[in-house]
Amino acid sequence: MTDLAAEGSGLDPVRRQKLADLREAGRDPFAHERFEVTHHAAKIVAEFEALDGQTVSAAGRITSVRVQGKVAFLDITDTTGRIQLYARRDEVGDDLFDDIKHHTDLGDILGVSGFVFRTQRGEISIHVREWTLLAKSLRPLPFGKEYETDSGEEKHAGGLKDPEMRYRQRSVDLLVNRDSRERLLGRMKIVRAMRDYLDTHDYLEVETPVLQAMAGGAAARPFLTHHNALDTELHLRISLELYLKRLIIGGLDRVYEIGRVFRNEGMSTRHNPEFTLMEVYAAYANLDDMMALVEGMFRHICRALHGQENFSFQGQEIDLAPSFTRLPILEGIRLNAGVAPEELTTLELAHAVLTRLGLPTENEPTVGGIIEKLHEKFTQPTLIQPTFITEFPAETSPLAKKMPGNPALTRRFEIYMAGAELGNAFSEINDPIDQRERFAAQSDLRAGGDAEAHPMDEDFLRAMEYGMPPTGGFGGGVDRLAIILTDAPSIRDVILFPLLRPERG
RNA sequence: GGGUUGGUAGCUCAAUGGUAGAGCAUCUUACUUUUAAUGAGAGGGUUCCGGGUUCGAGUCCCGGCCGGCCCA
Repeated sequence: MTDLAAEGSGLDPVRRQKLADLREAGRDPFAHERFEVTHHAAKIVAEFEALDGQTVSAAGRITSVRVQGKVAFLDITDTTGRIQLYARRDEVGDDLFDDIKHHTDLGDILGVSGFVFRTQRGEISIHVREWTLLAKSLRPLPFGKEYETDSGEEKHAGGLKDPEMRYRQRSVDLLVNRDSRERLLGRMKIVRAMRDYLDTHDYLEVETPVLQAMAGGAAARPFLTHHNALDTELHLRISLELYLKRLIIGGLDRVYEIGRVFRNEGMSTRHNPEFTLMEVYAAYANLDDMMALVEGMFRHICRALHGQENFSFQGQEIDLAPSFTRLPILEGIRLNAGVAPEELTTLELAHAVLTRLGLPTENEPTVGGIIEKLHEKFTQPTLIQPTFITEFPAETSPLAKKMPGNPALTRRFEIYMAGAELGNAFSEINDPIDQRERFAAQSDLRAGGDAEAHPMDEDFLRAMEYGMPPTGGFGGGVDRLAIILTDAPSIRDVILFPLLRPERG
């Protein structure tokens, strides 16, 4: 059995020896397949009055051990919380008690049964009768210690702080850092609330292809891959839009998808190369209906997470209860950059504006692109409370209906909160001739070297040519919404396994 | 991609260019209601990797690897 304690495996030799000893004594922890849990930790605490003296069984990780002579106190933590165990040598026998002293470690997974009682110090506990080690932890887990200082201040010693290890080894982070766990669970709650809201409003959840011959519906560079059997290049989707609209054309009047999309771009505290997008489409609805949908859905999600319609992000109070502000993009630029809409009518004038403001003019071949740039630079940081920015330029909105009476602008909005863009909506183009012209304009940009310009999608156009009802659509980033609603410093804190450069070796 | 900052014991962190330390964790031991248990003792290091400067490098220089933050 000495090979089990061998060096060089990266495993703790002391723990390997303990495992070897347990196996030799016929108590191999890894031999167990299941364990009947009758009560979780939180339930035992919550229902103590009824359970006092009753026999329960529970399972979890050992998170603290305090042996005191011939008695031992341990804490196990399960998915609901922590419960204390109490064991006496004269009751459990020498073998088991010596296991507690010599063969168990923090992080081991334990199943116990015993009766519920309260210690002299008042802590609700399980008085151990039976004890089964269900798995041995062969690497030390960095459990910290929480305690109160003399002044009553809550402190934390040790633990896991290294961000690289928290993201790379999320299993450990989840076990050790309560706040990581809570925040990630909060994200799941957000997704569930989103589904609740859409389901109860008669939207049908669908699934559309991730592998696509052509990646459209957004301005972004796709990931490329290759299908061997068809011997063809495929793209990973960058949005959900065009397939969901095909379903609208197909007579599914209210559809949505919550799905992973992939954009081959930089990474930051706001960007992960794969992220979760929610898109929803409603036939016979317009932009204003989408605003109502977003307001209602955001409030519903906030209530599900926080129990109220306001919350704080990085110290700023954000209130979703009042009707969301509406601000045309050009009006925002006038207010925040001091640039009049008339100065943004031709490329020449718009370039002059950039020069006046000390901004570079190269790589800005369209007035629409310049308007969006000015908006991002001057208006966006001011948008703390929820705000709909409306009337985006047609040049940067190849899938949105034009404004009646002003073909340079579109029936489109973006929703902003806490200075971040959280979603994008249009009254969708349903005129296939208009749509073909927009794609053609994008193709010109693409030919000019803009890798993010929208490709000509003949298959989608053909579908639209059969007739598409007037439709409102909204798409929003789930991760970004989670960042803001859970007050996270980085997108990596709301994604279970964020992308990191692979470890070598 | 650029700037900046970091990588030291299992974890959290120290260490003027001069013997690599502490707390928690670990091991031994005492202790029959503890809870940051406590007392006594012990072990634990490729200072991210590779070069260079120096009598001497965790520390300074160059290159690389992997992160954080800011910017594009």
